[in-house]
Amino acid sequence: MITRTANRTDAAAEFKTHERIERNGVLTDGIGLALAKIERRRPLSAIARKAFLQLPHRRCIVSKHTELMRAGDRPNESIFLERGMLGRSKFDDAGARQIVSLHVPGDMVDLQSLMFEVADHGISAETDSVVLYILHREILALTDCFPEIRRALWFDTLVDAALYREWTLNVGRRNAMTRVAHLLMEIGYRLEEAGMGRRDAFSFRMSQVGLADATGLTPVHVSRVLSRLKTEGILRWHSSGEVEIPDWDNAAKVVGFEPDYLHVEGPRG
Amino acid sequence: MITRTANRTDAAAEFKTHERIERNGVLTDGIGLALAKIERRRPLSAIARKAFLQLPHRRCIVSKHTELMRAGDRPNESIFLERGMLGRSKFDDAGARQIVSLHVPGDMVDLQSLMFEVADHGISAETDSVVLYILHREILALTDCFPEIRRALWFDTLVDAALYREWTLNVGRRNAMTRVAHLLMEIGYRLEEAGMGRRDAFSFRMSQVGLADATGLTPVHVSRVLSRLKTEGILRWHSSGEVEIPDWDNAAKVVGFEPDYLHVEGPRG
DNA sequence: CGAAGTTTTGAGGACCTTCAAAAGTTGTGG
DNA sequence: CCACAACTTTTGAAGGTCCTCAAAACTTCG
Repeated sequence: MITRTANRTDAAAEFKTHERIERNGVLTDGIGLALAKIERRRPLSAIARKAFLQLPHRRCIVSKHTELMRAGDRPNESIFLERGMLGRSKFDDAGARQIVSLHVPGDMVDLQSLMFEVADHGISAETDSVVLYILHREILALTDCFPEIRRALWFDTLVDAALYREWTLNVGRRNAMTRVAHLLMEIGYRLEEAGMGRRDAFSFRMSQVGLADATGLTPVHVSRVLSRLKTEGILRWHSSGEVEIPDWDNAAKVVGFEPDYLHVEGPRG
Repeated sequence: MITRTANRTDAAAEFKTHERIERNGVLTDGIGLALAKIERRRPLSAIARKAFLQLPHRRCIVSKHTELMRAGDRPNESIFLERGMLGRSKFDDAGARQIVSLHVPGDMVDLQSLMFEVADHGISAETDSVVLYILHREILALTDCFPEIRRALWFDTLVDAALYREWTLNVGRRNAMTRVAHLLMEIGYRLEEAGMGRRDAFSFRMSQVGLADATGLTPVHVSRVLSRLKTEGILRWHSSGEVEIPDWDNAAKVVGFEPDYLHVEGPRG
């Protein structure tokens, strides 16, 4: 269980501030991934898409365990995740950490505090990551100009809320085995949605300590649970960081994983 | 632990469809309470306020345990709570219920699924309650016309999300004693904010079974925990439903209750 | 190479659950 | 208004899941 540390955000290295990353004609930088996520739900108009892609931003490489935001901060920027994995976490009195959500590339991580003066939680890199910083005022300006973008971002924060609900169920009612497996299946599913691998074979480089913080367990117990999940053939997490779920449908049934709460179908109306 | 039942929503009695309730010149119906909540954060312009108060709605009296919405439903209305207490809940595979949030009068309970085609969770009355139903399209029309209302509602859903985060921490990292006490302190705090009592002396008529579902515990253990909280002088829950917290500051320290996550200060910018 | 972090394993124990039953409370129909 | 059913709360006993403490093996990094 990790306790609060004194790491400083400015340990983050900054580079290639405004460069776009393209592959086969598809933008695979953080903005492009976020746009793709939005447009999987509902395509934007050409003009809104263009405005979104022109969001000014700075890119940072951050190493694992870097704290990008801490409870009590007054951020004026949101974070878009381009590579790696971020965790959103809160601490109890005794300093025990609970990760309340994990984020995959393409996630617009801190729309949550777009309107909050003071952050009520922290955000830290669970693996080495690449993040984009975008000023709140730039995002709010976009939402003022483009109703479709406004709806898309509001929708996105509502999906985040749906994930929080599922996580509360996860830590509140599921036992350690299904809890850990459910979380890994969610991540696999979301990574596949984001085009970062297959849901039944993906890269997960977070430590078991992090996984323990995400599931409300201790690292010791997570280790035991993972070995049981392997012997029972539900999933394997190789030391390389690759997760394999040999029989997805069976695992989903055993674990009770139903992805409806991820709302991949997009907004209505 | 309650399992899914076949209760029907239409058991709800409907009455006094469009009547306003006023006391000492203050609107104390569901719309008025919701408006007050919004304006505690930031006042609206006179015209926006008037439009908000004219939201068409129908009022229903619902008895405790009535299911107002179930996972899988396709609601076209949101619920505003006028009296009583509602719970938002999800079920795991085995039918165990986890309440992921509780709602007090003045809460706009189902903005969460304003944009979702299919509900991923249920809403049920934890006590006898009075609720207002408002068509999604009426709310969305308001947000289209009034940027300030749009911001207020988006902000409100972000605060809901902040509550979810705290609840995940609560069930994930706190022990049974602090978990139960923390939840009751949150409710007291929110009831006082809503003008429905004092945070250290308020009415809480939910059953211990419901409290167990909200804390991820069993009713048996909740009963034991409540008796320990009483003997330790942290709080009393009388059989009448009245909760007393004799020394709020001490309780807050013991439990680790810090209300910053409730974001009573309102949106910035 | 040493330091720090991560994973694994073992032993013991605490917290919370399960099962069971009784007492108390609320609600309903005759 | 009473009788009875359903629900709620309390209490006890036993047990299991998960935690704590501890140490060793392993990995990563400066």
